[in-house]
Order: sequence, then structure tokens, then C-alpha cells
Amino acid sequence: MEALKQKLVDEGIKPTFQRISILKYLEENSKHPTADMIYDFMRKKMPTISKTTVYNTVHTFLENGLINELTITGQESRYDINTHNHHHFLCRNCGKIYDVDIQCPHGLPGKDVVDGHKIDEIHGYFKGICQDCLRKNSS
Amino acid sequence: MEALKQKLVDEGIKPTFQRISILKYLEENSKHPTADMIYDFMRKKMPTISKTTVYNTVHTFLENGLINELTITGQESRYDINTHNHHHFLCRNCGKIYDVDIQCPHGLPGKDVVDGHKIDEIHGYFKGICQDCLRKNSS
DNA sequence: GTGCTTGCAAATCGTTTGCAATAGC
DNA sequence: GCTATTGCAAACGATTTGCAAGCAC
Repeated sequence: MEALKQKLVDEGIKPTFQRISILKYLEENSKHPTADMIYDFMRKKMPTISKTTVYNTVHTFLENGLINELTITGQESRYDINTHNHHHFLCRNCGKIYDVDIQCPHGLPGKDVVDGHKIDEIHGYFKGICQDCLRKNSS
Repeated sequence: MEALKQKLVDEGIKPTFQRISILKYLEENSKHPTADMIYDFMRKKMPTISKTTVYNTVHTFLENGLINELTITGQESRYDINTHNHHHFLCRNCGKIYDVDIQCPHGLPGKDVVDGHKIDEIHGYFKGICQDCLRKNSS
């Protein structure tokens, strides 16, 4: 709790109870949740929390680079606390998102350039059928 | 017109006037339009067309692999007729999307596997500031 | 005619906004 | 006390759905 609080203070973010709790959830639950999933989880411990606060908080975290936003599904944003350079795999069957530990060889954010455009973010998305679903389908 | 019609017939899609027209727009206008942009353009030539038809049509095209869906902005879907393997760059300043002619070295759709998951689609998204905006800002 | 396609209107869902109440330095 | 944060309700925008009318083979 104190470490999380410090993390927010270090970023210049006022460490409110809501923000610390959401950061904690994201750290212990690196499952690329939607805003709704965060909201549902938070409500168990804090029934008065509002969805607005969830959105406010993830926006604050995004602005400070504490989390990344994934737009892989096209339906809703997913939030990822794992900010090191990696890619994602979306299963078209079960909807689960997996981390894929691949480094992009085309450049590093903030450092490199593609066709003259300055790159800040790199997103690699794979879509297909995950190992789990492949196994279930073949059996 | 006939070539476009044939393309639809070949895919087993009934070549209605609306579908041919939308395909024509996408082929001559590979600018990753939104459904709304397609709708606005189509209305000029066919004022009675409905947004539902635009959505129906792009869904049909997607199912048949005639186009790809880009979820790069997180706001709305973009449609791309260019089905060869390439990546995209989104400018955070002007919102323009550029094609980036890079091949993904991690596998090819339908053929390869990552962490045991079967890959059907590969999407590479870069975000940053485009060459145009860099030039304008520095001058 | 039968079945698919079209297009209108209404519904849905994720997200944002306006604003008053609240909390923390 | 002042300022930022919270949370409610309403608005919004992209997309989907229900359904009646239209079209093509």
C-alpha cells in the first residue's frame, strides 16, 4: 500500500484511496481489464465508487505513462500495467488476451522513426485461436 | 465497374449497386475511412443510402476477407482495402493514418504460431507525430 | 413468390461531460 | 478555506438490432 502510494506521489499524482486501490488492482491483476471490469472489481470493496472515477483514474494513469491502452478488440479499451515493450494476442474464440514477449525490431518509442514519422508508441496485435481453444476443439 | 462486380461474385457476394459502389470507393480511396466517412461520401451519389447499409456492407466484406478492420484509434473502426501485410502509423497530432510498408518477421497469418496460439491476423500500429506535423512544428 | 437486402427508427454500449457535493492538504 | 477529486445523471457517438418495405432471381 505504501509502495503504491509512493509510486503515485513520485509521478505527481495525488494518492487518493480510489487511485491507490485501482493501481493495486492493476498491478495484481495484469489481465488487460476493461474500465467495466475494473469498476466491477472495485465495487466489491468500495460500493460507492463511480464509473466516472474509474475513467478519471485510468486517464490520469495513461497521461503519466503508468499504464498503456490497448485497442485490440475494437469494442472497448483495455488497460495494461505492463509497460515494457511487448505484443498481444487476442483469441477470436474465447476473447482472452495474452501477452506475447516479442520485441519489435522496427524501432523503440521516442527514439526511432519510420518513413519520417516520429514513433512514440508501438503496438503489436495478433489475432487468432489460442492454445487453450485449439486444444479443446481438437479433443 | 464490371471488374468490381466480378470480384464480389467471385466471393459469393450478391453484387448489389450499393455494395459495388462502396467497394469502388474503398478501392479508389485507400485512406482507411470510418463507416461515417464512407456514408458521407456515398450519400453524394446516392442520397438514399443508409448508414445501416454501410455497416452491413463492411461486415460482409470483412467476413469475406475483402477488407481489414483497423482499431488503431480506439474511437471507431477504420476499413482498409489493402489486404497485403503492412503496418500503420497514427499521428497523435493530425489524426492521419499512414501505411507503413513493413513486413512482420514474427510469422504470417494462418501459417504461424506464437506461444502456441494460431495466428490469423497481424496488426502493427505505430503512434507518434507524422513527418508533416514535425515539419510544421519546427518552422 | 421466396429469400436476401435495404433503410428507417429505436436501442445499446462504452465513454465523456456538467455540475454539485466532498475530501485532503 | 481552497483546489482537486469524486460521483451522480445526463449527453454523446459509434454500432447494432428489430422490423417493414423493396428488390432480384
